[in-house]
Amino acid sequence: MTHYENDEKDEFDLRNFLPFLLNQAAEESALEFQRVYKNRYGLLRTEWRVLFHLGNYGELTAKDIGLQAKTHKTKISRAVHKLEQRRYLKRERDERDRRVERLTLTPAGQTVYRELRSFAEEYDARLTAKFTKGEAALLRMMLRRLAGME
Amino acid sequence: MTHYENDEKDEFDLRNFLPFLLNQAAEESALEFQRVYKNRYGLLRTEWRVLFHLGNYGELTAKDIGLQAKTHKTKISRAVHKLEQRRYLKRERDERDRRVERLTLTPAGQTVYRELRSFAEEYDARLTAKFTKGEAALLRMMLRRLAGME
DNA sequence: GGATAATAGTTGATTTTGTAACTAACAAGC
DNA sequence: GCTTGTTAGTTACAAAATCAACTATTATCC
Repeated sequence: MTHYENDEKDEFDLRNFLPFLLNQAAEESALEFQRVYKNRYGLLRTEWRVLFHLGNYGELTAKDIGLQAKTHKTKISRAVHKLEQRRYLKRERDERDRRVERLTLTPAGQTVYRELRSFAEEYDARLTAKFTKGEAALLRMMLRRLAGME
Repeated sequence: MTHYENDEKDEFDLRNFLPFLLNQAAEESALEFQRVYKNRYGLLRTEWRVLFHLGNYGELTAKDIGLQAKTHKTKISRAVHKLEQRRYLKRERDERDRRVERLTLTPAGQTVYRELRSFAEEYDARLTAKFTKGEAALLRMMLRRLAGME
């Protein structure tokens, strides 16, 4: 990387473009955590998300998770299938509306959830430590706003 | 979404987990821009990135781009191939080191770059307008730190 | 200077994702 | 109560990403 020839007339700098910057920060800060759920537990990203949602919020439907995590239903469907195969979650048909499945973690799933959550807490603290308390709070607020999570 | 039963003993909230939050913000704020380069120009994400890097920094090698954008070389290789097919860039063998290819945009590529960049500027301004000037500057600083771009 | 290792970039096989079409169950209107 | 429309979730096929192995070239070091 040697050329930085756009200082004068050219105000645009890719490195300051928010979507790019957000993506770089997201990927970099996902790396270490990803290694844990991937290598240590053989999970995909959508799979840990489903696990986390169920662990964090209790019983949910696939649709709930998809809405909350902004994830397409086919991805959720496949993640649920794999987590079920591993006996990390179980499904129950809702008898009031037989289209719906109520998902909950099994004890094995809860164990994995707690282990991963514990790493997540420690990891989040480590990331957050790069900033002052006030900065970190502001950062989360801004990210929530950008994500439309307000 | 109905259950929020982890208020007392459970401090962890997925919605505050930085890697998750960063990813949500990154995806949401990429959406509208993605529609432009995808639907209007038929480009993939890695393709616009290569285009932007070349437009922004001038002549680069595939390796340069991969390092700067933290993107795997096979993705770069395929993106370069497609941009070359579309006559947006040209390659030149470096005669000092014949393994290396020096990449530059063609006039057609520069045109597309300028059009996309112009939309990017407008779009970035719109995102940035969600915050005060100071907040936006702080946000970029924090994202660069998280991305390891310091 | 010849073997060995390292580097830039490509290709092919596998895995994962995205898109669209599908099934099954329920809802609404008439 | 029966057509029409919607919704929850699945499946099949196409597109894209990942991973490993490959070619060609240069660097290292004995």
